[in-house]
Parts: sequence; C-alpha cells; structure tokens
Amino acid sequence: MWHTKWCILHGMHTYTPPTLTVDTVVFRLVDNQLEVLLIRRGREPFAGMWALPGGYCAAGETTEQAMSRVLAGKAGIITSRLEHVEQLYTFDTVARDPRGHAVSVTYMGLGRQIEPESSAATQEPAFFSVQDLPELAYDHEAIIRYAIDRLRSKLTYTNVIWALLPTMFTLTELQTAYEAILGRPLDKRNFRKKFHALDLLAATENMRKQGASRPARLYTFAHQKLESLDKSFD
Amino acid sequence: MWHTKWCILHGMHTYTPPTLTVDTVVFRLVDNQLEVLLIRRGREPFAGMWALPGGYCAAGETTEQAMSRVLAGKAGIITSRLEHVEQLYTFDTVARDPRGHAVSVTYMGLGRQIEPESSAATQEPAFFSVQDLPELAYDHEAIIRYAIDRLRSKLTYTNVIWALLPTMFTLTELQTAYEAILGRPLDKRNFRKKFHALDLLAATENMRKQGASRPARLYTFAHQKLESLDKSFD
DNA sequence: ACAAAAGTGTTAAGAATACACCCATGT
DNA sequence: ACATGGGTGTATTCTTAACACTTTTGT
Repeated sequence: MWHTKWCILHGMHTYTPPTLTVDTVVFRLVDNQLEVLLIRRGREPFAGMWALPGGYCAAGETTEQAMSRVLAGKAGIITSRLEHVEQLYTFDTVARDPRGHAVSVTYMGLGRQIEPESSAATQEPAFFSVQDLPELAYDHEAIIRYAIDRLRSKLTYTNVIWALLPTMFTLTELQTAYEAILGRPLDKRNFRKKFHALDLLAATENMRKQGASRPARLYTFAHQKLESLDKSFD
Repeated sequence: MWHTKWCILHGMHTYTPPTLTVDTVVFRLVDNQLEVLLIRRGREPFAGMWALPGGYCAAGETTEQAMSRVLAGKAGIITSRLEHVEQLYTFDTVARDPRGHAVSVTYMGLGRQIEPESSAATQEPAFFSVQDLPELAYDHEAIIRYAIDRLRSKLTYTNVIWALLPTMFTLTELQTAYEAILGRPLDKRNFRKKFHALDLLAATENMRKQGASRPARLYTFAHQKLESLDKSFD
C-alpha cells in the first residue's frame, strides 16, 4: 500500500519533505480581555482575511528561529519581549500555497502590554479580543481555541499568569485576569486565601489609588519566572 | 539579522524546507513492566545503536501516515493494532543524515500484547523495559522520558490504562499496571474505592484462578474507548 | 454621609489518607 | 491445616466551597 513512497524514501536525493510552516498565537491581556495577535493576509490563499502570524520554516533554521523571524517580520513583535513562549502542537494542514499539504508547528507566546511595531514589512498586525474574532484563514480558529485551552489549564497548575500581568498588580487585578481567561467568576475570599497559601506573591510597599475608594496593595511575583505549583490551583 | 533568509523565502521556487522526520514511542505492558519498542539502526549515523522507529515524512504525506508507514516497515507494527496513538511534541534535532538539522514530530502509541512481525524490511525490532534501556541514538532517550511523563500524567485524568491492559483483567492487575507506570506503590483499599467511584469498570461473571488462592473477579472497561475522568485519579 | 472598591474568617461538606483483618481456593 | 492472593470499612486529616460584613479613601 505504501510501497511506492517507501522506495522513494530509500533514494535520498529524491526525498522531498512537505512544506514546513510555523504559526504563533500571541496573547496579551488588556482591559480584562484576552487578546490575540492577527495579521491581515496580503496574498492568496485567503487574501484579505485575518490570520495568525506564520510562515515558512527554512532548512537550517529551527522552528523557534523561524517563529522569531516571522513574528518580527510580519507582525512587528520582538520575541524577546515575550515573557513566555511554548510549543503547542503540530498540525497537518492545508498548505500556504495552493498545492496541497503542509505541516505547521504552532507556538504560543505570552507578553505584557506588547504592541506590534509597524514597519514596511509588517502586514497590518492587530490584537483582537478572543471573544470577538474575525473570520480567520486556514484552520487558525481551531489553533487559537487549542491555545486557549492550553492557557486555561496552565493557569491551574503554574504561575503562567505572571507572563500576562504587569510586574506590579493588585489582588483584584490578578483575580480578574484569571476570570477573564477562565471565563467564569471566582470567589474573592477563596481566591485570595488560595493564592496566599501558594506563597508565590510578595507584597510591596506600594498602593494603587483609583477613584473614590480604598487604595489597594500592589504585589509582585516572588520569583520572576514560570514555575509549576505544588498543588493545583482551582 | 534574518534578512537573508527572509529574502530567500520570498522567492517560492528557492524555498527548501528542513528535513521532516517522525519518531514513535510504542509502549506495551508485559509482566508488570512498561516496555518500549526499539529498532537497531543499520546505517550511519549511530549505526548499530538502538533507536526509536522513525523515518522521513515525505511531501503529500501527513505525519500520521508517515508514522504508520515507518512503524510497519521498520518495526513490523500495524498501527491499527494500537489502541491509542497521540502526538507528543516536535523536536528540533540532529538530522538523520549527517548534514545538520532536522525537525522530528513524535508520537506515542499504546497497545496490548503487541508483537513486532519481523520481515525482510524490519530492523530487529524488540521491546525493552523502560527501566533498562540500552544506549540510544539521537535524542531518543529524552523523547522516551517525555513520553513516560505524558503517559503518567494521563493515567491520572483519563482511563488511558485501558489501551495497555487486556480487555479482561483483575483489580490487582489494574493496580499493578498503575504501579508499574507511576513507579510507586498504591494502597489497595483506596485504589479500589476510587476506581469503583469513577464508575468506569464493569464486573464480568468470569473469574481468574491462579495457583492456590482465591479466584479474582475479572473486569472490563464499561466504555471501550479513551475518556477523560470527571475527577482526577490520584 | 455616601459611594466604591479593598480587605478579611468561619463553617460545612467532600476528598484523601492511613490502616488490619477475614475469605476462598489449592495443596 | 496452611499458604496464597482476593476482598472489604472506618476514623482522621486535609481540601474545597459557600457565604457577608467592616475598612479606607474621595467626593
């Protein structure tokens, strides 16, 4: 059944790999909304539609290098500004060019208050609330859903929220960030109790005043890095 | 910095993708040992060393198709005999040929009492206990460790053990399977209590007699498929 | 004084853990 | 009768979930 391909593969010089692409789901958190970075496609297929920033991975280039290059070139985002990047999944998908099949390695990137830097090369990069996505090219909506699932589950067993929040934040901001991503309300007292028990936060001397209400203490993460929690969160 | 590659990528006919390979970690459970399928490499690099069954993914072929083809051809394992297959991770790794870089999509396959069928094409496929692996080619030891981690965590929130056990088994066999994979002893009464509470098993009329001891009731999984548990197991 | 968000404890129910003896069978 | 593995229940601790009022500030 697969004999033909098998023979082809024995002659090394006749080996033709599939097209390999990299697509990246970059999230940020603005106004208690989880937002995803999209670009508008300039060419066929799906010309004019919104899509995840992605492109070809070339020989000699790791998929992470390709991701950085594409993100900078097409979307004006410097990878080193992202607090966290991880691989999601590898999809067998439709090719970027019309001839058939491609393999796409997908990544998720998380940043705080990142903004795309427009340049000649970028393709109208913009952030959209995940609640309100435009119609997307390829299978990119499925990839974004996959990324949201991954992010949600990571919230419960890591301090990954660290990558999305400013370095100082109030406990209410922390809670509303969780609520925005999980998509459900959390009990204020239980939330604070659990977070204090996890011993991840350090209180600062600073307070945030806003409007006519009691000032809120500002906190930071004690260890400015991603870590797994001993006990899962929610 | 990346300008050269960026330009190359704009001319479609000059695009050369990296080598794309697929490597598969096939597990079975024999004599309360988790075993992994390896083949002995016939050619350089790493000639003579043990390795995961893997090979090139060709244009027009999905990674799953490549996995099935390679598993059948090099290791004599028919993918449809595996109860469960899932993608693990995609590694940027050393190439199978000496020139540099390759991208390897890895899969995990689980089967019950599977045996490699040797043929002219197969490369000495054999199962090894994960406790006692030979020295392995490439980064394959790291891939196996990754697969074991994935399998361990899936034990706690799915009925994935179903894919490794015979269709009928005693509760003691079920428990020792968990213990073999998790690598630690479990309390017999608590184990049975939790498993009964999960409502996954159906008692059969059959009993297993062995030696001079009370016969044990045989159970099956009520739904012969992989499912996620409402409450995590351990 | 009031509006607005910050902050704080207790109780009840459920889940996880530790633990030891009797049962059915073959020899 | 004894050796072998099969099978069962309870008490304790810990975790989770539900729930409402006081405090601090600005206007």
